[in-house]
Amino acid sequence: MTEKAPADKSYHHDDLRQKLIDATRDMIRNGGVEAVSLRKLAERVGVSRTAAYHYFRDKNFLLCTLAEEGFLLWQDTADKIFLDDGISHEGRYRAYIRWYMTNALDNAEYYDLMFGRAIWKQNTATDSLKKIAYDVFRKQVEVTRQWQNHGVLPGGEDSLRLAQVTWGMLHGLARLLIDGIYTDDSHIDEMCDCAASLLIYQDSKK
Amino acid sequence: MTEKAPADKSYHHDDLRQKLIDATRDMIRNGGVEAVSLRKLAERVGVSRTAAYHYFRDKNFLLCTLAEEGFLLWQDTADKIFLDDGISHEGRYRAYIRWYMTNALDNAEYYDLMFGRAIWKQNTATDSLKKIAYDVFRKQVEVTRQWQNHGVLPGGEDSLRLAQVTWGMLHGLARLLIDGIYTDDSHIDEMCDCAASLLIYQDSKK
DNA sequence: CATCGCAATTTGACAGTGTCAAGATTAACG
DNA sequence: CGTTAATCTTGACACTGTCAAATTGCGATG
Repeated sequence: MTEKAPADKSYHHDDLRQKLIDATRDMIRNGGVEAVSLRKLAERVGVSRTAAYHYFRDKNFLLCTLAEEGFLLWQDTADKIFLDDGISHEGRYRAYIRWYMTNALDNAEYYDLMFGRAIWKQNTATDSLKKIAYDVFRKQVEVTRQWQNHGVLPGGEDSLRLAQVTWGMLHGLARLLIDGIYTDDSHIDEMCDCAASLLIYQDSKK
Repeated sequence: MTEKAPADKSYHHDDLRQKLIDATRDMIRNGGVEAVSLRKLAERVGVSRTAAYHYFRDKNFLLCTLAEEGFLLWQDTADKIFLDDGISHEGRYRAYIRWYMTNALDNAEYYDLMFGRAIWKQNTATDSLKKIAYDVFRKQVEVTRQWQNHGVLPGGEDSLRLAQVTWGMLHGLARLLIDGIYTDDSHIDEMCDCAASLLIYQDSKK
């Protein structure tokens, strides 16, 4: 099963699938989803134009694979914040907001891939991608309910609705910055604080 | 200057520029920005592939022209809500939220054009488009300040920041629905209500 | 060991796309 | 009528994704 690494120009490559994924990730990171071209990808890996079609039915399928990867990482990182016992629940929520924004902006092109219309609009998302994306959102609803129980978010609202709307705010801010509509990204902290003030329930009592 | 409508196949057309704009608008409405192809557009108007280049330097330039048109309409409609003396300030804000969402969803592809990365990301927006878009946002900041003064929005926050964040929430919700990430669009009213509850300052006293 | 099968990869082709350069047509003006 | 400038077309180039068919080479089987 496990073969030794063959010479560079051999007909059969070592782990072409992984090489393709790695190269694609790189193309996304600098250049964005729109800069991903199967032909350039092939040339870069040193393989013919259509070689990737043996591992990925589509260009869309390839992108979904990478988005899935992104969601896995997302899940892990978010969980660490959700479960951090060192700080208060309100502190966790504020940390979550800051993490969301900085993470989205630091990995702007990846965020665009994961939450962009390229994948979701025409309902072309892979089943496995749909699954993990839905898992992430379900977790979000669950945590939202906990924050409601701890008085960080208003308890009167339906948790699902509240999760949708609070995520909406973070997503909206992220998108406005990522897409270049808000051009001033030097006041992100203030924006996070302002968002937190609006969302966090306790603030109204101060 | 004003000529009689020539026969269909004449070399010189009546008002090709306007015909191109109209046809493009139609292509955007059903099919979205990504369905706009200069060649299909030309075929549809009954003109050769590159005829449009005499009126629009780029495909990008053509899209910016249409986005500008959208912002003009946006400006008018928004103003009518802002200035409606018939209802309270809080009522106006709630109406604004509902208008924003239904308008965005009813004209999803147009919204995507106006606020999508296609135009804004690589900083390719026309100067005139930049101007009107900025005007719309400036007005938004101004109205936000008024709502703060009337106690609809929290007065402590910086108006610019608050306008950015509140718009962010509406934009985020709109995008999540338009891009097909939120697939259930049968509870938009509830989402609007939930958003209003979070944003409107008065609610915290109830 | 030879051979066959099958997976991995390539080559060729097709229909698209935006856009540049150069040529053809026509309207407007002196 | 002749010139000029605006308008529109034709040809070409470099891209793109993807299908079909041909090729290559490894592994198992006879």
